[in-house]
This record gives sequence, structure tokens and C-alpha cells, in this order.
Amino acid sequence: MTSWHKRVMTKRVITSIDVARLAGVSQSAVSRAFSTTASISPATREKVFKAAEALNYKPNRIPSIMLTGRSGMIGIIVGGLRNPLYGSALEQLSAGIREAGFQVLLVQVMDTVTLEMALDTLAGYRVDALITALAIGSEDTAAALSALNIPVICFNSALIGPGISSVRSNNFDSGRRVAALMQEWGVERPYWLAGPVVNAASRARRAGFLEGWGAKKLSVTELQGDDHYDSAFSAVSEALRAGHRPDGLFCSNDLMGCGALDALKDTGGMSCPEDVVVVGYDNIPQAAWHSYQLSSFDQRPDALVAASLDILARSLSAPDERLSETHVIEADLVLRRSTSRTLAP
Amino acid sequence: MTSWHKRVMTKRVITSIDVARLAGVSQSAVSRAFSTTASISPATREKVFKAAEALNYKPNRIPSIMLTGRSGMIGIIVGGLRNPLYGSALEQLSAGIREAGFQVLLVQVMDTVTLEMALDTLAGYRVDALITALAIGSEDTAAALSALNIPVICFNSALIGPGISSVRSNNFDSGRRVAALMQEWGVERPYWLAGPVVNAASRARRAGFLEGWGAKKLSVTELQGDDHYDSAFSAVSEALRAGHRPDGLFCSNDLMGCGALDALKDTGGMSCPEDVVVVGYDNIPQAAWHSYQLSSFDQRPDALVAASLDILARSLSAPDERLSETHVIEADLVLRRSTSRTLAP
DNA sequence: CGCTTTTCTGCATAGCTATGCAAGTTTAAG
DNA sequence: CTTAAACTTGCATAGCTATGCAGAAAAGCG
Repeated sequence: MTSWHKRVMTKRVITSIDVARLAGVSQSAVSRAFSTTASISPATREKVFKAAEALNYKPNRIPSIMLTGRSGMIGIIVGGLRNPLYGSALEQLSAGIREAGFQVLLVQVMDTVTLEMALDTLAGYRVDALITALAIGSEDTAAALSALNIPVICFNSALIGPGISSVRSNNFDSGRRVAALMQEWGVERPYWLAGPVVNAASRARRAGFLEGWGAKKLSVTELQGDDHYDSAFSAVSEALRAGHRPDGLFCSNDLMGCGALDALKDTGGMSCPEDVVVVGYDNIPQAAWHSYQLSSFDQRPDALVAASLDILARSLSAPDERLSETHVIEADLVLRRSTSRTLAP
Repeated sequence: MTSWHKRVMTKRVITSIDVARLAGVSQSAVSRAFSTTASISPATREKVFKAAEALNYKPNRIPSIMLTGRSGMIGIIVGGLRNPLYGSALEQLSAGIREAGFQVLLVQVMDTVTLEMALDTLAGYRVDALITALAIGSEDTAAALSALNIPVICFNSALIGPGISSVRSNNFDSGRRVAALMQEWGVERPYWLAGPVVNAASRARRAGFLEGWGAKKLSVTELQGDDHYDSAFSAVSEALRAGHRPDGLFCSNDLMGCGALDALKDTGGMSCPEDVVVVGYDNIPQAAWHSYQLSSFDQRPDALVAASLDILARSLSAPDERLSETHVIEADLVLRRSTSRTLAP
């Protein structure tokens, strides 16, 4: 690790005292001029603004953090941004946070170790709250999050603990729903294409799907992928070459769904939806692209985001409450060509 | 704008003084125990760590920002994360920044107004440097960035000014190269599918492409989109319905390239590469997906990121230099099915 | 053991703003 | 014009850590 830090104070920075001097007022006046709540005469404010402009003064938020103990920063922990769903979720979250006058301290995390380090860092910067958009999460993680003593919101994941809230879609029900629909469509060889086992949402979708088929006494064949297109393409291609012939395939997410569709078509020479129906999850833009037209569950990221921001707002206005809520947003199944099949004969 | 801020100090937070008291040492000892450079005996450090653990103390970075004038935060300004290229670039940038011991203060910006506000905010938080990944950028913007008096790095865009460096791919040359290749492939009706006019990179690609064809005295037909799939699909579909029959299409980016491919196939009934060759830009994962196989320029995001981080490191270690460099990374043209055509007859 | 050198520790302070308080000033009311 | 009320301003201070300095302790050396 390179160390770019320097201890020496090199550049002299303009302070409110400089502005006060130039404007011929006290430092407090400068502070009040930039405050929305304080009382100050328009004339003084004008003088201050003019001096500030001349000196290119920007109010320094750091000392106020020390005074109030609130940084105005919300930590966001993400695991990766390659899935467009997370990109767009981060986009919306940060927009809402900014709207509310807060900033985003972004941390990217690869594993549990870096997560622990990240938490220390975030605590050091005194973030006012924390939003995690991580698939991974154990009891240890939950405990570490709770220990931060700030509101924590799990976006699209579920952890339990004091001060920890979570917002997610009803993965289990969605899985069961796919099973039911496939049964109506006459599917007899159902397949499940899994994401990484650490992914709790993926596990829940699988569980629902399996239960839905369990009622019919039909067992589901499971394929394993890693949340991305390539692994899905490989896994399905390999299965097809091994003689598998699914007539219904539920994929852990849309990136995998697209990979599966391509494999079914190119490797297996199968046509969709005639030979096989496919359902994904997330309803990313690519699912709607003409070459795929993949049916998918829309997790309604805006609803997820809105719920998260709502919890955030309430948590911040009542810091002693240690809110611990769970919001489950029902996912919308968007039907497209990949399942456009009439009912079973 | 809702105001979640509270002025009252509610939660008592553990300070280094608390730890010092419990450990039976001075506050300075605690500070030194958590510092890597200071000199402290192993015994004392041990005592401090034990006490810190017991009290769940996390060193507070805020006062140190006041003392040193350095926040350890790098501001990153993005315009949107829907294009996977930016998601993955942000991912890599933030990883590198974290690696170097810095944090990421993320700001999302929609227009020039929010940009101005964002700059004030970032200045207030005393970010040590700034990386912008914005397509937009005028002279005013450049001046505002320069006025921050911190190193600024334009990622994938080019602004000029003291203290402003930029890293981008050779958009103009790439455009010219596509023109030359299309000429070898026998293209006679070249089309350009543009991104938003504010996008400087898109304009440069266009300019190169036009110049390349200008030499042949062949004029390029231009279509207008907005950087995303849907607009590309619409624009191309409309053109096809209006009787256009391109035999070579260069698209401002891959999202648009995919939209164009689908329109050519579904709306125009054309086959690619037989009837028309298509080239995109960015080499996002989707360009490699089997249903598209879109030839594209790989901007080599890792090289862009590495160059950015290199400039960042040097800027931070020599804050008085006001570095102002321009790095142009040559994009790799990745040829796929969408241009797999033998030379012109 | 006496000396120098090195290592360790505590004291005191700087860093910059927001705010309670009191004093001063303007406005409103009678 | 007097008095009360509202508003404005400056003073002084708190908030928490890192670090220069000096003194103390330990280590090294002859």
C-alpha cells in the first residue's frame, strides 16, 4: 500500500475568519450568513457573501461535524456494480440521499475481511447511517453492523439485529409463483439455475421454486452459476451437451437468464418459448431487449429505494429508537416472449 | 427538501480520553497506539487496544482532518451508472482508491446546476482530489473545477485548466479507423448513430468517422440517439421505415449498438454482417453476448483507471505542482460477428 | 556504575466553526 | 416620546485528535 498522505500543511486555506476580516464583521456573522436557520440582517449577509466570493471561500463542514457529531454522510457498501440492477439502485439511492441534504461515502467490499475494515473506516468518518447492498451476510456481520450504533439498512438482503432494517423483494413467493405458472404451462422438466450459494436472495428464490414443485412431486434439476452471463451460458451449455432437455428454466437473475437463453438457442438448438420457457429476476434493461425478451420479476427498485429512504429518514430523526424493520416489496412478474405460451393442452 | 439533521448531541460517543482513562495512560498514548508512525512501547499499545476493544472505540478521523487539512477522501462525480462501462469503471476506481488508503465520496450529477452545488459540497468536505466521469463539460465547468485548488482528473473526458488532468481513449482516431475498415469491407452507405450532443467523446468519434469518409468524398448519414438502447432502436427503426438502407453503421456506444442491431434485424429484416456491418464503442459485456456479437472498441477501462490512479498518486504527493496532464489510451478494436466480413470484392 | 543515546510518555495546544449568552440596535406599540 | 419587544451582533467556548516539546525511563557502552 502506497502512502500518499502528507502531514505538512502546505496550502493555506481560506477560513471564515479571513472572510470576516475582509467583510469587517465577526467570524460568527460569517457562520450565520451561510446558515439557513440563524438570524442575520440582509445587509450583513450581503457583505459576507461578497467577501466570500472575492476570497473564493467555501464553508468548511469538518468542524461542524465535530460540534454536532453528525457528518451528513451516509455510508453505502456495495459488493459490485456489474449487475445493472445495482448500478441503477445506487444511482437512485444516492439521488435520494443528496435530495435530503446528505452525502454518500461509497465503499466497495469483496469479502468479509474487507467488510470489517470498511466498517471501522466508516465509523471513523462518523457516517450518520449505513446502507448495505450486499448479498453476503452472516450473524457475525450483523453483530458488527449493530455495534456501529448507527441506523443500518440492508438493501435487497436480510440481516437481523438491533438498529438493522431490511428492504427486499419477496423472493420465496416469486419462486413459488414461477413453479405454479410453469405447471400451468405444462412444464414437466423444471430446472433451476442458481447464483452463488452465498447469495441469500438466490437461495430464497430457489427454496420457493423447489417448494412449488414439491407439491407436484416433481423434482427440480439444479445448475450452478455465479451471477453472471458467462457462467450461465457455460452451465446450461454443458447440461445440454450432457443430454439434459429442460422445458422450464428459472434463473437466479437476468444476466444469467440471458446467458441461458443464448445457450439454449445456440448450443442446444432449442427454441424459446416453444421448447422451453425461461424466467429471470431483476428485470434489468437487457431482459427487455428484442433479442432476449426475457420474462422477469421486476423488483421495483424505485419502491425498494423509496422504502429504504423512508426508513433512513425516520431513523435519522429518532436516533435513539434503534429502528429494526423489515419491508418486503412484492416483485412484479413481467411476462415477455420467453414465456409467451398458452396454457397446457 | 426534508431536513433530517439534528443539532442536539444525543448519543455519547466513546473518545480517546475514555480509552486513556480505562487503560491508565494519557490521551496521546491512545492516539499513538492507533498511529502507524508514532513511537510507542508494545506494552502500552497492548493496554490501549484492550481498553479500546472493551469500550468499542473507533478512532475518529474528523479531528485529524482539521489538523492536517487532508480528509483522505476523493470525490467522484458521475453522471449516471446505467451504462455498464461506468459501473465497472467506478468499481475499479474505488477499489484502487481504497487500496491507497483513501475513501470515495460519491456525487451524482444530472446537470450543470447540480454540478455547481456538488462542487461546493465537495469543497466543504475538503476532499483531497476529484475525479469526474462526466460526459458534459464546458469552459465554465473547467474554471469551477480549477477554482477548487485540488487535483482534478477527468475520466473519459477532456477539460483544460490548471490542476486538471484528463484520461481518455483516442476517440477521434477510432472513428477514423472505423471509416477506413468499412471502406475495405466495401461499405458504400455509411451511417453514424450519435449520442447526446453534449457528449464530447461521442462528438470526437463522429468527427473522426466523418473525416475518414470525407477523404473518399462519401457523406455519412447521421442518426440521433441518447446513449441508450431504446433511443437507438427507435432511431434506426424509423430510418429503416423511411427507406434508409445502411450497409455500415458506427454507433456512439455499445448500448446503442445493441439497439441498432435489433432494429436492423427485427424492423428492417436485414442480416448482419451480410447486409450491414455494425461497430460500437466501450466493449461492454453485452457486446460479447451471443445474440449480438457486436464489434466494439475496448477502451481498456483498467488502463484508464490505472492512468487515473497514477496521476492521482503523483498529484497528491506533490500538491503544489498543479499537475495538468493528458493521457490518451488507445482503444482496442475487438472484431466480432457484426463485422466478420471478408474484404470488399 | 556513570555516561550517552535512544525510546517512551505526558502536557499543552492547534485546527475552524456553530451556538448560548449578553449586550447592543432597531422596530413596534402605546 | 417612552417602553417593550424583536432582532442582530460579537464574545467566548466546545468539540477530539495529532504532534512538538521536554522530561523520564530504558538501553547501550566502556
